[in-house]
Amino acid sequence: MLSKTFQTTETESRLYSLWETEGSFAADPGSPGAPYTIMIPPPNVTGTLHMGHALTMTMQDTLIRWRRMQGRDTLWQPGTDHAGIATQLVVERKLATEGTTRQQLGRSTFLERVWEWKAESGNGITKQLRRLGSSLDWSRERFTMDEGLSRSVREVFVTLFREKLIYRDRRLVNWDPHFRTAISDLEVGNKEMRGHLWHIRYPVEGTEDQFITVATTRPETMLGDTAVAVHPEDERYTALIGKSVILPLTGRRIPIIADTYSDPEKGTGAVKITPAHDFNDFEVGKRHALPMISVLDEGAAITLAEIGDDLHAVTDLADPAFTRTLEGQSREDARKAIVAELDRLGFLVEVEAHTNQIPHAERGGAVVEPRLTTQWYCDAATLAGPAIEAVENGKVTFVPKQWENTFFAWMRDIQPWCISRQLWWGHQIPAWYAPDGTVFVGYDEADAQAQATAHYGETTDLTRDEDVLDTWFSSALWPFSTLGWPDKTPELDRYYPTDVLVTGFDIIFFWVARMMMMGLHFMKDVPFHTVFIHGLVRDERGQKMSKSKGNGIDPLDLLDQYGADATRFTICALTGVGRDLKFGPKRVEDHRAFVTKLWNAARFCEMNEVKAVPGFDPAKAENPLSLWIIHETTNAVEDATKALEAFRFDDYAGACYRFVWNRFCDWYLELSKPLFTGEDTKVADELRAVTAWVLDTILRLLQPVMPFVTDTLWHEFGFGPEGRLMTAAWPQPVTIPGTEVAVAEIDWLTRFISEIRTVRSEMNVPPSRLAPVLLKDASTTTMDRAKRWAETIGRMARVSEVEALTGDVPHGSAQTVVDEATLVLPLADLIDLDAERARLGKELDKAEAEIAKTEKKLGNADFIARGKPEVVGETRERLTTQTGERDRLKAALSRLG
RNA sequence: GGGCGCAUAGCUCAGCGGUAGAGCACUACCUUGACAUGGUAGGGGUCACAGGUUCAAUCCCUGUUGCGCCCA
Repeated sequence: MLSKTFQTTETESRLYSLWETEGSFAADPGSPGAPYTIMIPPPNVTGTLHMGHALTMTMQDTLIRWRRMQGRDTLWQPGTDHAGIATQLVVERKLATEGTTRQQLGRSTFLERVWEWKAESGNGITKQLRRLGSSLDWSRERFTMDEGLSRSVREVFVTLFREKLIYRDRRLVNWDPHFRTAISDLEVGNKEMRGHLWHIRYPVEGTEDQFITVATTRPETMLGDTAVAVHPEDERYTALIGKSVILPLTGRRIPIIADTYSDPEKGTGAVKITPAHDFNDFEVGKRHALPMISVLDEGAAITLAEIGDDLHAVTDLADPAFTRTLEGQSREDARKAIVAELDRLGFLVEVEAHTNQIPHAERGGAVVEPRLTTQWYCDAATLAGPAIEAVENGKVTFVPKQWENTFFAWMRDIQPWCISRQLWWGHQIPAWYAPDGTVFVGYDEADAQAQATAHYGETTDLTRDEDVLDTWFSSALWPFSTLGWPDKTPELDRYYPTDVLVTGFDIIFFWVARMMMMGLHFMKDVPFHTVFIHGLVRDERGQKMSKSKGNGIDPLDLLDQYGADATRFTICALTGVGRDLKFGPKRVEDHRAFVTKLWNAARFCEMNEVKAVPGFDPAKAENPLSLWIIHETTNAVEDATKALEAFRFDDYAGACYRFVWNRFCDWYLELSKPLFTGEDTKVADELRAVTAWVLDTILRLLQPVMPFVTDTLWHEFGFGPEGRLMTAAWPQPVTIPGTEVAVAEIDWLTRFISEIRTVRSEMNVPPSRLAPVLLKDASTTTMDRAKRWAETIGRMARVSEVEALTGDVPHGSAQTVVDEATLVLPLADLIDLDAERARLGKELDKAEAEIAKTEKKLGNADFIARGKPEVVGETRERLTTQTGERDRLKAALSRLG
């Protein structure tokens, strides 16, 4: 016996471990099925499950479970990434509580501590993914820092270096002064902030009273100025081009140059150029071969290391003593001090309020400092070419398609990818330096040493590069490194290229693009054929969920409270195409009702002795109700399959919902009730078998999205062993000749019942009051149907008997129209004649309005002449139906007198 | 500044060149032997605005307004 309600928590943990221990999630390279592969976007090893994960994993699991039922050899590859900064930060914080630092421990001890941390506290998210029901092949779980994947990373690095697609370069990089490392352009976000535009006079060399006034948002960087730029066509400054100014505070002489970068409309039209601290200035500096002077250190404090020897005392302009006090001051303090000094000396002309875009590190939030350093770069532009081509020629398709534009826009203007990070946790760059600075890149130290020995003709002391690679560098290899590359494994052969990549748009550049670049370069093939981009999860008001706003929803709470099935179903149901989801507990609560409905419907079936009938063939069914529900089931199977094929998770959920609730429960089970208990045991037996078959199909259809409740019921009804629904076959459409007649009959029956219900409800006939229904002008078909379904009609429409009307319509009857027949409900004592007149009048008005619309259309000669013939035909038919109904309503109304 | 997306019932959203839909909310009635996390019935929309194409536009095109996102 099924319990009164479905017990989520207990069932979920039991079933999940059953699935996992039985190996039901595992891919089977030896199986005959065609492979179907999805690579999980590896979550951070430090991460915890958030709604974004719940969304993307639900979709991926739904796809995987569906394809598995279709007989595909599914591989859903699990794993985590090592999350360089995030993980290092977690462990460093822990060290801080112990009163130590990574520097005190040293590199190797620190790394041991990170691995310890990972063993103890990492991978929390993989447990949480299990709670969601994710059918990942855990036997193949990988980690970006494990030995195999690290080997892939080394292989790729060495190869690309030898191909000159990885190189060292000294250029400006986005620098996080808090973590003291280079970061990616993609990890920098601009925030609009209120600041100032300081107008500063720079005295022109060799004049007493000539100045050029520059406007700057960053006065503290003026210590590193190496030019003043004006627009070549700006007449105010033409005469000054080629002259020099004496830089206040340092007394250095710098040129006034002409460059179109300077915008005459902005500020004073003259800008200071600090190539080592601004990306635009860097370009100007390169164009004019200007020196590039760094005046900020790795913590973004002032350093005079590069200008200390070049400070000149100039009366009332530059006092080296003052300037030396700036050493070691933070950007912010130095700015204040410099502005005050300039003001004191009379070089500060104006301070203007100004809002500007300040770059912030997305992780940690520090203000990012452009900084001139030597880093390792990957030639992304070269690697991007084949990736762009793959999308252009359709080898990779984005769903929805418009994301291809976003992809193209970024890829066609791709910048060199800075891949080195000044961290300890990550893949240490396999590069060794000789004392003279020559770099040797190799698979390991011995390899590098051999190269060095060959180069120098003798052994040389080598020092390994301290830096590690960007975490995304290893993630970019994920689709093939997880399958054993660089070895030629059977898995690599079978599962690469994978089928679909599922992710949010925010990760197209970070990950999708880079997987395509690396996949095409090393595997000579795309890593996946389809990229399905879904929306982001927002709160109920449409706001982005964030820790600071406190509007986040913990998916684990939802799983606890409503169960995994309801949570997953809600996610699918709310997913529009290319649209963000507004999500909240209320939404899950609403959709949980569907799980409950399914459970209760199953209980009803159980009470009526519905159980699995081995070998049952739906094509042998004869009863119209059987044929109708088989037909409806087939529609649902087709709709659900089509929806999943198109990544329309909302349509899939909707198709299942409508079929189960509005067809199966609302009509089929209700219509079946009298037959289950009726005298005709042959009919009852057939219906029980059909019901079992439909229920089986429902459970199969819903398994991908609601794996727990469906498996539970499937087993309970004897369809198969516990835990095995997930490997049962996906349902196929069933077509039975002659079904149309049955469908027409049941369709008529439902309209007939609904019509009577409406009249009764509108005439306020109490449900307790049974009434006869008399049929006027009914065809023999209708009379036959009415007789055949008399008991059901009686029960569902509160009808005592259904008979042909003989003689006149009794006085005080309610009337309504179904097709050719007029239904008469003699309820003389209950019917308020005025009310009935009003009701019929309203119906008549509606009918007239419809007719008017149809007639207008048919009255248009152009429509008749140029409209599609089938549409014109349909419209004519509609008019016939409408006028027929109108006439019968009119007649009914006139009979009321 | 460049690009993209959205605007349909009170709310959340489907839809589509040919009769405007769902869920929730709302109203009335119903404890009928699966389910009150339910059942039955009902009300509710100038499909943002203005043009255009078409026999026909909520749908296609152009523009406007409002909102959101991405890039610089």
